[in-house]
Formats: sequence, C-alpha cells, structure tokens
Amino acid sequence: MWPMAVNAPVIDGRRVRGDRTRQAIVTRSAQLASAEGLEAVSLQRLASDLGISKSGLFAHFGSKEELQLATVEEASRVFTREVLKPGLSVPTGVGRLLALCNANLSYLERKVFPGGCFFQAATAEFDSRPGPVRDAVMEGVRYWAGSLARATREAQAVGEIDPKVDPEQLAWELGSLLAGANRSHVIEGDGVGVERARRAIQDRLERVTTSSPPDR
Amino acid sequence: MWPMAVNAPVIDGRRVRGDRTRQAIVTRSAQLASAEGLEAVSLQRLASDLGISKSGLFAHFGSKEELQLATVEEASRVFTREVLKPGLSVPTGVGRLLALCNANLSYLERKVFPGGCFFQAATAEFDSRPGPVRDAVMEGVRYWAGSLARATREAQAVGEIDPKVDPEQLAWELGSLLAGANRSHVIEGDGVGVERARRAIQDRLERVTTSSPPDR
DNA sequence: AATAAAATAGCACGACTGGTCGTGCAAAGT
DNA sequence: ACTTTGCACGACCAGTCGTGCTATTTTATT
Repeated sequence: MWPMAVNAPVIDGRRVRGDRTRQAIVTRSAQLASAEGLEAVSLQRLASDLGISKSGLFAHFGSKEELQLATVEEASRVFTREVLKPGLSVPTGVGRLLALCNANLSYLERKVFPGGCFFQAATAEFDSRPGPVRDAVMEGVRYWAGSLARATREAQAVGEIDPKVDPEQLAWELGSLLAGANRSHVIEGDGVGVERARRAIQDRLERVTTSSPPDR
Repeated sequence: MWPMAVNAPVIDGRRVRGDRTRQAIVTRSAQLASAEGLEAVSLQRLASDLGISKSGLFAHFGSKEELQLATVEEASRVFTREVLKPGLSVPTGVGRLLALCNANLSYLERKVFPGGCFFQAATAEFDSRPGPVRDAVMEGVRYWAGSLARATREAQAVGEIDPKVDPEQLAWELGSLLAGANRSHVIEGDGVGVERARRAIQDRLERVTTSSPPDR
C-alpha cells in the first residue's frame, strides 16, 4: 500500500508509517529534481506521482523550501553512498584518486539519478539565487571538490604524483572533466562522454604519476 | 530612452518602434534567463523590468514558447558575435583553436551574460525536457562543439598538432575545461576558474603541438 | 489635417501555485 | 472499552501564471 517504502526506521516503535512516507517523498523528489529541476517539481506533481494527496505530502514539511532542503540532504546521502564511500575505500594514492573518478563515472552510467548528477543540475539552477537551498547545494559541491583535492594532495604526499604539479589545479581539471562527462551523458544519451572522460582522466593521471616510488 | 537598442531595422520605413521594443525584450530576456533560467522569467517579471505592460510585451510573440525561442536566437547571435567571430578571425591552426578558447574565457570574464554562459544554463534546464526550445538550445551547443572540433581537425591538418592524437577527444576535453571555467566563475564569483582553465588549456595544447611544421 | 495601420495598454479568464483549515481514521496507551 | 496521538485527506484561500479580447495611443501615409 505504501509507495516506495525504503527504510522503515523503527527507532523505538514510534513514527513508522510517517517516516517511511517522508523517505519515499524525498527519494522521489530527488529523482525528479535531477531531471526537471528543484523548482519545477511542484507539490501537486510530486504528490500525484506518489499517489498521495498534496496536503498529506505538504504536512511533512513546513514549507516548500524545507522540502527542497530535505531533498538536497537526501541527494547528499545518495552521493556519499554511491560515490564518496566506494572511492574512499581504496587506499590513499593515485589509486584512490582514480577510484573517486571512476565511482563518479559509474554513478553516471548507472543513472543513480535519472536526470544525471543531482548536484550539477541543482548548481545550475540555484547558482544565481541566494538562500538556504543554494547554500546547501554549494556545501555538497564544495565537499566533493574538496574530496578530490584532498585525495590529490595525499597522492602527492605519498610520492605517487610529481611534486612539481599543483594539486589544486589537477583536482580542478579532474572535476571539470567529470562534470563534462555528466553534461555529455545527459544531452547525448549514450556513453561517449563517459568514455571520453575516462580516457582523459587516465591520460592526465599517467602524465603526472611518478614512474616509481621515490625513496625505496 | 530605449534600453539596449542594438539594430534599428528601418527596412523600408516601417516597423521601427516595434522592432526596437522587440529587440529590447529578447536582449533583456536572455540576460535574465542566463541567471534565473528561461522558465523562471515570467512575462510579468520581464515586462515590469522593462517598464512596459505584460500584454504589450506578449503581443510581440504568439506564446511564451516563441518568446523563449526568440531568446535562444538572440543568445546565439550574441555568442556568435562575442566568441565565434573573434575566434575564427585568427588563421587556421593551433592559434585559432587557442583563440576560440580565449574568446570563450574572455566572454565569461566580461560577463556578457550576467549569469554566465547562457547556453550552459539553458542546457542544464532543458536537457530532460523535449520540445522546440530544447532543440534550439542543443543546436547552439552542438554548433559550438562542432566549431571546436573542426578547428582542432584543421590545426592537425596543417601539421600543427601531433597526427596521433584524436581531434574529437581533444576538442571534447577543451570544451569540458571551458564549461568548468563557467561553472567555477558563476559559483565562486572570482576569476580563479577562468585562470585554471587557461592554464589547463595552454598545457594541454602545448603537449600536442608539433614543435616545428613537418615538411619544411 | 484626416485616415489607416501598427503598437501598446487594460482587463478578465481558467489553470495552477504554495499554503491553511477542519475532519476522519487507525493505531497506541491506559 | 475509552482516550489520546499521529497521519493523511478534501476543500479552500489568495496570488501568479500564460493567454486571449478589446480599447487606446502612437506612428506613417495621404
């Protein structure tokens, strides 16, 4: 009966049904928003899509902005689970850097969000619109960029990347190539962009990787 | 008095004022849409911004979709004037390829569109929304990607780029780096992203440029 | 100066928006 | 068995959306 019940958080026996509904709402909201935009997903649209009433949906959030914030939170959880966690499970070094990139590309290929990367869509939509939603989106984006940069610095620190390269610059380039993969993947539909990004990243990393560990 | 009147097309003495108004409308529409999105710019918003009535504005277009199409057309004209024309004025070769990239970066720095590249914003908004507007946006995007690819192939044909590199791959990477510059420029506000892109492109081109013309 | 035509303004419409209200129902606690 | 609590519902609000229809003003031609 309950649509898209994901996690039934039976904390101490209370608030079972409501939380399941709420989880289903933010999950579907994130999916729709990745394709159509956060603002384009109206309460009516989302409610009828889930088979519930608009007011029943709205009761879970004090305002539409809070629904949007909850949606961004949900997207953050998904991104962490699907990209950050698998990437960071690889030991520090060029391997981890590559794993992060590949996890991102895989997350695009598997269409975890049907409209491509949620944060890329949300960034384009809210970049020039100040407010709490924009701040939440930006926090996610910055965390991802920071993770790439940190992984690059660490790979350099363990001697696997030429000490002459600027790690921030390298991380920026990798991030741009990954973003380009998302763009191509969404507008072309096929996997050409992802393959191009994979090759570009492989090339770029090979060029800065030290052939052998320094002191051994 | 007339805001941003560009071309006053006094063809045979008729339709002077109306065309100026129409031009002012699409110009402002493109500016606003680059920052807030094409759909977010309502007729009311645009009309009051221009100091005219909503119905007076609407009379110039049969529907909102036609206004959006006219806006995309205007953005195409601006992009051609500000990026394609200056870039293609440089002779074929790596110089032209670099000129195209630099023209794009300059167009970002000069904030020709206050919300960053119009087509990048429009792509993100309409990528998953079929229709004439999406088609028009995609045509512009594909033309730009095609121009980059053609310039790359030509530079290779005149022997300035290593014949072993895949020109489509190289052009894709340059396009992604330029898109990354726009993203950074919009969300960070400063010129760091543009500088990163400039350096990355310089590096990437230097690496594939043949040190001297082949047969001489 | 008179007239035709074009451009703009005024107004109202149906649809939809985010948001509030009171009500009913099902489960939990006593 | 009775009460309390939480969740979802339908009806409704004021406001805005795009879009027509009609009037009024402005311009060009005679």
